[in-house]
Formats: sequence, structure tokens, C-alpha cells
Amino acid sequence: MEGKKDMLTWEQNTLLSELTIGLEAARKLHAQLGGSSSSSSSLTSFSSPATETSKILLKQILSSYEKSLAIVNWSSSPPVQLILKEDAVAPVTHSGVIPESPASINGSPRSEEFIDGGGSNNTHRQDHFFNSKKRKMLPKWTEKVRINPERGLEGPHQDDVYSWRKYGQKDILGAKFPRSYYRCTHRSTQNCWATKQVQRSNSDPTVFEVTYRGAHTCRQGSAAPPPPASPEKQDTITKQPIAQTPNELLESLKTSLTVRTEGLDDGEDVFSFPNTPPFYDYGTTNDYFGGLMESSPIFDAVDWFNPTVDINPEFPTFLPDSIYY
DNA sequence: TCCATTTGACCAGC
DNA sequence: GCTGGTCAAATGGA
Repeated sequence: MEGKKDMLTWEQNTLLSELTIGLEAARKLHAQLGGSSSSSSSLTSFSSPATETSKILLKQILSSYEKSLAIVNWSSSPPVQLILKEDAVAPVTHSGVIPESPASINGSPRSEEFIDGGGSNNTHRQDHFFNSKKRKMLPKWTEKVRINPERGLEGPHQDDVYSWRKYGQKDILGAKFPRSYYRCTHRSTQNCWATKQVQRSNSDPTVFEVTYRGAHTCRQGSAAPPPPASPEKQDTITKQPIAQTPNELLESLKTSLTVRTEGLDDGEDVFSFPNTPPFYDYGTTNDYFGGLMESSPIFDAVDWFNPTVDINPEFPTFLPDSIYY
């Protein structure tokens, strides 16, 4: 552990330290607020006092910190032992800590990925790599998102500011609803291999389990240049490495990780990562959902997760629920 | 024309 | 052989 940490750059060490400090502080604050660690409680109770808002925001802060740490850990070569500890203060709603950490696959999976590419932009070679079981070694976490007819999407959803493209849908054994598969729109242009799966819960059709796999290496969000009108025409440009090294990812994280906690009580101060400013326009989709919920209880709300829907920079209407690795 | 979605087929792991 | 995950051709919308 120490040895590994010594091999990190100063920036990585500093970032890890800062993230850890922030995480611990948030956890302590969460504990002082008497934060609940039960995901079900957060799903089923929606009281609205300011303290509840604070708890909710804190949960979101915690989950964001932990995911950021997970990303840093994953992008580190060699990876750092994740600092998250389930027994450290109040656990949020995790069920584990990245069991599929790439720590077991010769350090950086991505280094192997791109070495394997041999400098070629051949998608099939990369596909070949990622078709292997090593693809499963990418960091994975799951978020539960609840759709409330009145309040819209609830649950951590900050990752979905990214552009996703649906590439498959499949009926899963024992699941009432099909699972949808999404990959990053910029896979071909920016070698971003992040994917996500959306599975509607059997027990509660208003709950969706969104499983993310792999960290985004593409440039999206505020710091990102506008996507090319035609990816094909951008081939020569996108061959340049774009935030693919751990350092670049760390740099990106450093610029994006800003937490404002003052004024939590009034509920107006927004916690956000500037890199992930927009959120879905739940106001619009609420109506859509509400109407469908009343008319058809079995509408395919998975499509509702299509990130191509309008986004709204306003405060998100969702509430953090659970993230588990 | 470009891009996203759909959907049947294919492949790897178990 | 079954299942989950992905590919890629077909299709449709902007």
C-alpha cells in the first residue's frame, strides 16, 4: 500500500488526500445529522424539512466523493488501495467497494488496452480487448434511481450528464423488464469505454438499477469542447489522447471537484461538480411520466433514461439513494 | 445525410 | 446449452 502510494505522482497523492479528507468530513457531518444508512428508508420516506435536504445533499456528496475516489483509484497505475472503508463513520448505502477493481489486472487496464491497440485506431482491436473478460474488470458501481410521478427522477444520477448511446436491450432471466445497454457516444471518437445498464426493478417498477462500468475518458460537460458534428470527420483529431492518462484524468477531476456546502439549510445552494452541470429536465419528463403512470403502469420507462432528453441546469429533483460497488 | 434506436445474431463465460 | 453482453444491419427521425 505504502509502496504503491509512493509510486503515485504528487498530484495523485494530493488529490487522494483531499478527496479522503473531504469524504471523511462529509461522513462525520452526515453522522452528526443522524444520517440514515438505509437505502430503503431513503427510497420510501420523503420528508421535506431542511434537515432532510441536508442529509440528502450530504448523501450525494458522499457518493460523489466515493465515486471520485474509485475513479482515481481505477485510473492510478499502479492502483491505490481504495481508501474507502465501510466501517469508517456512517456508511452510506454501499454494499461493497469495487470488487472488480482493476487492481488485479496488471495495474492499469487502459494502458494495456491502448498498448494492445498498437497505435492503431482499429476499433475491432479495441473491441477484441474489451470483449475479453478483462472488460469486466473495469470499475463498476450501481445506482438505484427511483422515479416518482410527482417529483421525477430520484437518486444519484450525476453521471448521466454524459452522452449515452443505446446499443442493446435484452430480456434477463428472472427479470420482468428488459435490460437496456448504453455506451458512451464518444467511444469511437475518444476511446471512451464507459457503459451503463439500466434495469427496472422487479419488486418496485418505479426503481431502476443503473449499473455503470468504466470511467469516462471522454471530454464532456463544461470543460469539453462541443462534440464534432461528424465523428468520422474528426478521426484525425481524436486520435490524440484525450484525458486518457491518469494525470489527465486527475487534472480533470481537480478542476471539477468543487463542493459548496454553505447554506445547506435553505436548500438553494447547489452541490455540483462543474464538470457535470446539466441535469435532465425532469420537469418536462415528470409530466410525461405522470401521464404514463396513470394511463399505463407498465410503460417502458427504461427509455426515460435515455440521456439524450433535454437537460436542465437547475437543481436536480432527484434524491440520492444508494450506490454500491 | 447523419445519428440514434431497434433487434436479431453472435460470442464468451459458466 | 444457457445466459448475459455486445455487435452490426436495418430502420427511422431530424
